[in-house]
Amino acid sequence: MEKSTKDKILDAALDLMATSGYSGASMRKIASKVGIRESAIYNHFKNKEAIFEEIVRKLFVTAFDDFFKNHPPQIEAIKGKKYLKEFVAAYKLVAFDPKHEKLFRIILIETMHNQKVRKLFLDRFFSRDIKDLSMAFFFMMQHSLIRQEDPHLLAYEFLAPLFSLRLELTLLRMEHEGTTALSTKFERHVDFFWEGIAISSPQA
Amino acid sequence: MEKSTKDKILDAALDLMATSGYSGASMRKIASKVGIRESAIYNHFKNKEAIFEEIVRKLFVTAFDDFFKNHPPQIEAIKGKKYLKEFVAAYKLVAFDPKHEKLFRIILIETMHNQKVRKLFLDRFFSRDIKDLSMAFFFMMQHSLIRQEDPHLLAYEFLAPLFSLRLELTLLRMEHEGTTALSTKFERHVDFFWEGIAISSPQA
DNA sequence: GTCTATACACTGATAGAC
DNA sequence: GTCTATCAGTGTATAGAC
Repeated sequence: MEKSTKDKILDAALDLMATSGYSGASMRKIASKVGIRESAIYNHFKNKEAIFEEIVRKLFVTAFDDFFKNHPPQIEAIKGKKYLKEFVAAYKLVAFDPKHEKLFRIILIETMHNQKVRKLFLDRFFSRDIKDLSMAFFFMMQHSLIRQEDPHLLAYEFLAPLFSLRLELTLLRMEHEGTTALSTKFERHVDFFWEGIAISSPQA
Repeated sequence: MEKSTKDKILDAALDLMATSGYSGASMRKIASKVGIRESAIYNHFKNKEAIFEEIVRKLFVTAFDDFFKNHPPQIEAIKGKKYLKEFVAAYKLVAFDPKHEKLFRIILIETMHNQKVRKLFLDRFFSRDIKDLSMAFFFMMQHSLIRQEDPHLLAYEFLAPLFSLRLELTLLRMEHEGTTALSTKFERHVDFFWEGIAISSPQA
């Protein structure tokens, strides 16, 4: 079962892009890696950007959609802090996974100069994840696990430091610097966050 | 008093870069905007990257260094929440200022493919600002305004959502979408954050 | 020192033959 | 689908005029 030329192009492009950046991954290098001429690529993709849009679309996977599918807030949010811990564990798994790390780098680059990717980025990090998480906080409030607050705000406040950590992680990796010190920060964030919103003394 | 050619090059480059992105600002366009030949640019800058490094270095100003100079934590942190409000007001001023917005866009782009800018970025957003702010939190703790917590962690948790808002703001602007809804989120962040750490009932 | 002229290797992209 | 040939545009370099 031979891979299609189109898939070979995508693989080659992802590889080159991850190591040499967007502009470092020239059409000629991609073509030579696949074993065809540059112009042949244009039979499969409109242009260079189209290649990376497809990479992003294919790999910008539903890492957290999966989490919410397997941990539906309506049922599991009752776990309170434990639920957040599980979310962060899933988040860390993605953040530290080499393949997703590559992708995250590409997304960040492309976000700044490709409108379609930018829209994906905005929708993903500033809408969908927040919407899913805010539902969990809503249920926690209903069960008096946390104090009354706008669920949307809570989700934003919970996710922003995680995103920040992931960004820092990516940049440090690009510098080939250590990231072990970062690892514990994820859990410390949950502890701090929960401390600020939890209802410690039971009340009606 | 005529501007030097070097400054003209920097101005032209910043302008082109802000509207057409890094690769859209070609050496030929920059040169023609200044009124010289491409090759003349190389009398003033080693290469294209050197131009943008200089732009970033010059404009990546000490917007928040200024704040801490005018609002020394050792003296003013006693104001507690009011101090944070003032910081966020300064932060918003920078975030919504057109010139700094341009710069922020360039920095984000360059961070992903220029090591020097990346180092600047890491130092600025993940070290210096946090270090300065953590001192303020340290003093608030000493005055029993907030609960005991790692000042560094507090600074991180306080800054991350602000950075996140600024990023979202920048991306929305690139989409020519409205940002008025974002504006109030800055203040809501301070309210939420303070609620989570403040010592409400006075205690020794 | 500052500019012009010219050249080079490389880029993304297209047209047309097989 | 893939090729060859070719295009304009890019960053960069150097030699030489003023």
